[in-house]
Amino acid sequence: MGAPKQKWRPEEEAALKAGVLKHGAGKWRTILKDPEFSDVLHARSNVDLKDKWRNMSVTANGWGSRERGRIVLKRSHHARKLEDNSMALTTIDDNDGIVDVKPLRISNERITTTKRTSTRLENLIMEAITSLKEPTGSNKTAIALYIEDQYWSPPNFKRILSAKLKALTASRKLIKVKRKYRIAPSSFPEEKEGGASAAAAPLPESGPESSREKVRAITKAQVDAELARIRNMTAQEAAMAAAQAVAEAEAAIAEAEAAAREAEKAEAEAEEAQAFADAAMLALKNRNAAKLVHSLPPFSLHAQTQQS
DNA sequence: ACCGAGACTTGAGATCCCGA
DNA sequence: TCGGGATCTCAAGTCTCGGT
Repeated sequence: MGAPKQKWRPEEEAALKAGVLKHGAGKWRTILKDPEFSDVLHARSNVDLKDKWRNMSVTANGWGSRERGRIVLKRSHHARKLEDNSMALTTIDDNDGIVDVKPLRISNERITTTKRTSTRLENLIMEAITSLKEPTGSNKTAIALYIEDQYWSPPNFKRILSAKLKALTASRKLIKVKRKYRIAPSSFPEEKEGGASAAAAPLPESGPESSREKVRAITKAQVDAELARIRNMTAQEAAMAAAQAVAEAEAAIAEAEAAAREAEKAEAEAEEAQAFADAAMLALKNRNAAKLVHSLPPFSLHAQTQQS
């Protein structure tokens, strides 16, 4: 492109909003000529205004900017991963009828071929752990064997699996206790095309009131109201709303961090409990062995020590 | 084997441009 | 003025490589 990109400044956006409010969308040249806005928008053409308004409208409709996507993800560990771009945002009208299905793109759910492979492996790991049904979790070898047995594995599969298990543990989708991996309660399987992990960990919530549904199902009335509200904002109101959104996001991040600390604490306690149980088992075994030794006739004990 | 740094890749969003 | 395509920018993920 010939001209360098000129990013829109907040005051330009505010002027555009105010101009649309005053003259209506589509009256781009009129807005540009209006002395009230021409100072701020002197560097913009009518087409620029049109493009920006289009972009802002898309953002306001919910499948928008990177920042929004990022905040959404930070706000909820339950943010759904998308397996492909076809995931739909279903808007529901007041009669509960589906009126529109649009592609929803969440920016931080970056869908790449490599990531798709990675996501599939994640699903397979979840499936393996679920299918193995080991009460204390499954170790890496068992998981690898299951996947190799049920599916297919590349030559460097062990290495890939190790890395993935580590990543999943770090992201708290899995809990690692004594080299065994369990699915974290807060983790749930991704929506996927093949359904290989359909039998993976149970969903933390189910039914129409789940948070997942709340995220995805937005009524048309809500969308319209939100859009109208945004369009009618003055520059000051827009600035205040932005500040509030930032504050909300920060609060949500703090909440998530607190939850992560809780999880770490719980994990440590689980490990401690496991260690205690192991020690108790060992003590019990030793006691039983001692009892057995004492119950043996002296010559048998002698024979045993001779043998050993 | 593990870790960290830097290069590379990828796709979504933002902006520019053109033809109807 | 509008719709849609082209291009650029950015952020996040992956890969590679050298050091420990």
